[in-house]
Amino acid sequence: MASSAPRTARDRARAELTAEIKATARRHLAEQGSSALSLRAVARDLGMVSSAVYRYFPSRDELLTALIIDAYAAVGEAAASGDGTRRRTDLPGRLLAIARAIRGWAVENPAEYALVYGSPVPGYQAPVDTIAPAAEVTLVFLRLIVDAHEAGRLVADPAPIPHAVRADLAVLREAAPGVPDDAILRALAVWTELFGLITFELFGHLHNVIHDHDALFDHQLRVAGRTLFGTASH
Amino acid sequence: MASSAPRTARDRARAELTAEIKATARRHLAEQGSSALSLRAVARDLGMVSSAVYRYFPSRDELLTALIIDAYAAVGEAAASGDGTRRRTDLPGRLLAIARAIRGWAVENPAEYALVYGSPVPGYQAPVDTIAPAAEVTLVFLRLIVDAHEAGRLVADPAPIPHAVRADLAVLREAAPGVPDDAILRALAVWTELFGLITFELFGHLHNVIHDHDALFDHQLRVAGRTLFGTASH
DNA sequence: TGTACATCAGTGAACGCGCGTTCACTGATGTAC
DNA sequence: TGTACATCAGTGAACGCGCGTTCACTGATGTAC
Repeated sequence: MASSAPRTARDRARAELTAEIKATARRHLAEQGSSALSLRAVARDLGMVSSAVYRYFPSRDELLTALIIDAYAAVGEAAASGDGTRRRTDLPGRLLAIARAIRGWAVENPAEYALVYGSPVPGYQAPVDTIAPAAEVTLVFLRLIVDAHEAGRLVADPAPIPHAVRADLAVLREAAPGVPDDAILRALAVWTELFGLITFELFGHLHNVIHDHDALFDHQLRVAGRTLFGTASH
Repeated sequence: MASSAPRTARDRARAELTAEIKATARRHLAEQGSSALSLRAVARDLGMVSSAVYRYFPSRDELLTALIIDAYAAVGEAAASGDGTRRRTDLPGRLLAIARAIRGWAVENPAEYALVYGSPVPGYQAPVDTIAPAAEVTLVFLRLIVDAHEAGRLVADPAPIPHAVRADLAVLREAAPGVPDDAILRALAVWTELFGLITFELFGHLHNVIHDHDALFDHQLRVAGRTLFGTASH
């Protein structure tokens, strides 16, 4: 993993099989859920003996960890490249593009979305390696907020913020330098709504209530964009 | 379940053991997660032989269904009794009380929250019996919205709503008669944020970011209340 | 370019384990007369 | 109140299954000289 390019035939074969194992595991995830993910079943699907998988992943949990890291990386990349499709100054457009990219990834990879944003896998303790990839997607969003602040486009809310809440914003303040607390909180509300909406959709809580999820999602995020950036001027 | 009161000793014993099995299963849920829930383990914990459990629940899935129904009923009751602690006209207070009750239940019963609001159990198809209990908590919230509308306290938003979104609001319009579409959508946004926040908290996505979840939750819901009902006058 | 040795991928058998569900049974509890 | 029969709870053995992980092994690939 640390080396840049595979050199020998053995290295190439190793990289390929590692990828194939993960791809098969991802497929099983979609069909059975994370706790049913079985090394033996993956091996069987690949036509190899179960013990051979241990040459690639030292345990079932390490395979799960690899899938989690991949999922976080994928959603982070999706968000970043969505962001990149809009002009830097088009703040509502960027918000919508980021949100759509996240949801698009989630809808196409529901099992991986559930793996990282659904119920925690029981008995599985996420190792430190997952922390940085998990933060990526949030950083994309916070960059947008910082840009908006620097462009003077963040709506101000004069309502008082309780001391206990202010005291707890240190981490977010550091990740979004200069952005005032009220805007950080409004951004967090939008972020929460975004994932809440995707979760409701994918986990079936809007079943038989909402049918055109695309339309609803877009609308709700446009409205959310207005609470952040004010009414668009175009 | 259909009969009102247990009459014979046998009936009483049956009701008690049914409750004990569910209680033990709930405990296992908390420790292992839903897909690891095992009839044998539950039976072992109760000092009975595994096949005896089949006198009470015809299969593992039926036991899961019973737990799901209980969980929905519990969160619905919590919300309703939270609502009941405030004067009917105190709309922001009722919103806060309902939200706190839901979150309180979730924090105290994280495994059951995950069971119903987390990743769907793979391979488990929720039977129709779960639909009505699942709706309860939402109905409590919608009653609040209807009351607010009838009291003329809902903030109006003149922004246009796309046709595709309007067309999809039939179910919600029926559950909240008279409430205009823009308010329904704002209510849905608040509802989404509420569950998104609880999910973020319980599933660890605010780990090392937010510490005083009580304070943040209260504040965010007060702000959300203002978007629904306008600024409180007291 | 050729040889000797080290590294590595994959095999196949085995370990000990737990699971859901079925079935014929025993004995206790409830019901009808 | 007493008896005969039906209902039900719980037992214990068995079915067939899949799991994660270990280990000694074979044979292919890579490396150093």
